[in-house]
Amino acid sequence: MDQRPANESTAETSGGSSKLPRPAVGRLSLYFRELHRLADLGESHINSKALGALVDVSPAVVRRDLSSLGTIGRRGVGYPIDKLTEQIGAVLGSGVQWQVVLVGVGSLGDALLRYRGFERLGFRLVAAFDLDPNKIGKQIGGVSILNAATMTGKLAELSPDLAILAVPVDQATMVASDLVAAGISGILNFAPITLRLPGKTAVVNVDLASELQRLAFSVQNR
Amino acid sequence: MDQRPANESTAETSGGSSKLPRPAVGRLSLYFRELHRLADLGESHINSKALGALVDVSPAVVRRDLSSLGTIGRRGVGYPIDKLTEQIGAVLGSGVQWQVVLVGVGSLGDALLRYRGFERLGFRLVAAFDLDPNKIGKQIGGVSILNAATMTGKLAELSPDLAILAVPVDQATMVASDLVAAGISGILNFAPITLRLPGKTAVVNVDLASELQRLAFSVQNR
DNA sequence: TAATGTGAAACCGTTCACAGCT
DNA sequence: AGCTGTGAACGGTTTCACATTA
Repeated sequence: MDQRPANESTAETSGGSSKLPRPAVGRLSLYFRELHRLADLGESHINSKALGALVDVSPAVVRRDLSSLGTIGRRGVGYPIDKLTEQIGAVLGSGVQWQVVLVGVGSLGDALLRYRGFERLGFRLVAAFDLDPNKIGKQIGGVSILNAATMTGKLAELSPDLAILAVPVDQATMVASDLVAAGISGILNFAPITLRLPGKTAVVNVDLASELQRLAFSVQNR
Repeated sequence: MDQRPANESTAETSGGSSKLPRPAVGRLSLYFRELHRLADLGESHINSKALGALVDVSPAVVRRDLSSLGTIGRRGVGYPIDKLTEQIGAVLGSGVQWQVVLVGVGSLGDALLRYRGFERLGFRLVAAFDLDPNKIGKQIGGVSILNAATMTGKLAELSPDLAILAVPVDQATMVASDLVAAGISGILNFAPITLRLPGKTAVVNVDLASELQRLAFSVQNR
């Protein structure tokens, strides 16, 4: 039985190497984002209080997160932005080029293909798949749309690391199985269904309706 | 300073009425989803073990979540699906009609307007706003796109509860402030930036790049 | 008999507070 | 003087295990 918070699961309980609290991973991602902004502004250092303020997190949490990275800030000064960015990037897996495919070029898939913001983090969309003949052969955001019927073969050629799943619910499980069979390591799932997959595939779920529901809940219980 | 997990914050620490562990809210949303599916399949009851399996959560967690709802399952039998669905719906705020506006009709905004799956949960998209003259006046997914320049006035007419923010990063803070000024209670924010807002507005962030980064992390530390 | 509901223990993650660097 | 790094206290969730009830 799996005890991880819903919306963030790995099919195999990790023998992982990290001493990192899981919520910290999400925060690192946010620090990373802000650090880039700060670098663009020409800043060279930042302290836990200021960084925390940018991300709406307490300074203590920032320090804990960064120190558990083995990162070295300088007492009395703060953290050097360049080093810190590099460290966090390494932990999060930027620096590696991740090969990513997208399956399902509906309106959401379309939006994801156009979304600039993956590349900067080391994600390279190498192909998209759909069944619609009107879409096959076209390009969106520089990515070619291939015939989903030929997906297995193409995946064997490309051997991508990750997949973004943006197909209708009723096809999601099926397509996900194909992806796993083709050796995908991780799936970003936008279909509102819990994928139950064999083996070791990591899954992160993004359920747009659920997010809106969480928002409504927090408003209702304000 | 704000201590909530990133990506899920309320601008004012709630004097909320709920005895519900926060992580439970997300799970309730998932149970809700599965319960609808089960109802469609004609099932009448389900037990904690089976429901947990559908959502990848332990039976003990399911029971805790449901009992903290005050819900009554029957020992030896399980939970009646209809009653349970109703209860969870009430807690999550389905049953109320939430009036929602969307700001920013780029490709993501477009996809969100076409997304069927909000209505069923009680969310009604009542208007969209954009600055692009080519879009203004058109309809997408049955929702009219209005001139963003007139937003404040329109919001005063419509007085929506929630807003979906799908504008470019550099406009996000600005637009969010306008929304808050217009009395919006909650914002679902797709812009990759931490909104720092005055007052009591609830914010839920969805950062697509971050999600992909979390996926990469869990793959890398498999 | 089967499955809920729930004390009590175990387990994280966060917060506090301060010693230790620079 | 200022800010990091971290032991120790704290608080909230999850897990365990079982008494309870249909």
